[in-house]
Amino acid sequence: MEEHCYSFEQEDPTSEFLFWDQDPSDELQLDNFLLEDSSLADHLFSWPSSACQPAAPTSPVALSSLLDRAPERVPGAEVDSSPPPGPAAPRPGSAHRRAANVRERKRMLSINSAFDRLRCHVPTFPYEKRLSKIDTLRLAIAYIALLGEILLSGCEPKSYVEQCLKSSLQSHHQATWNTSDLTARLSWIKWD
DNA sequence: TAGGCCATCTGGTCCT
DNA sequence: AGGACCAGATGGCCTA
Repeated sequence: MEEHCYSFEQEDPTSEFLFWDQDPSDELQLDNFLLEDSSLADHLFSWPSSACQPAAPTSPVALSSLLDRAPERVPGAEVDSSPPPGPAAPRPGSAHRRAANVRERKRMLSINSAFDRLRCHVPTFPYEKRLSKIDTLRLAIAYIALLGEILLSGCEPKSYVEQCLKSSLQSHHQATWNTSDLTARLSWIKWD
């Protein structure tokens, strides 16, 4: 978990960090965000920072080159010429093994693309570098907990978060969502 | 240079 | 039987 040190002089006037500064109708959108498919969510709470940039090659050409590339042996990986144990175990380098490797790469690519989509829906610092997978999951868990609390409270999101941040500073209040990761990012949001 | 993060390969297990 | 899923091992890249 990397530390983030940001100067408070460093202000970003763009609207992307005014994340509660929305139309009154956005309460409905908040519901939709929690309930609907991500196709709608894509348009609501996106965080177009560097943390949201896909890192893996996403173009069809790059993708296909990844999937079509010749199988490479991992240097240092076990090289065993003895027959594999059990009748079902394919030999390393066999057609079955190569096909399984391609499927595995495809599977990992789909997981990574899901992470990329998730990164677009969690709050991040301005110019924050791409979140790691584990950070993305932790932040998403905390963020979902916060959104749930807001829904249950019935309060206006902006004032609710402000109040929570204030009380957490004063009384070390520990809500489910109140991780240092999320509160630090929420503190960065300009409300005016 | 050490540590974190990641992609990839691999073999085992589970599921259809 | 074949594919999906999972975890371990390994090496590369990047950053403090």
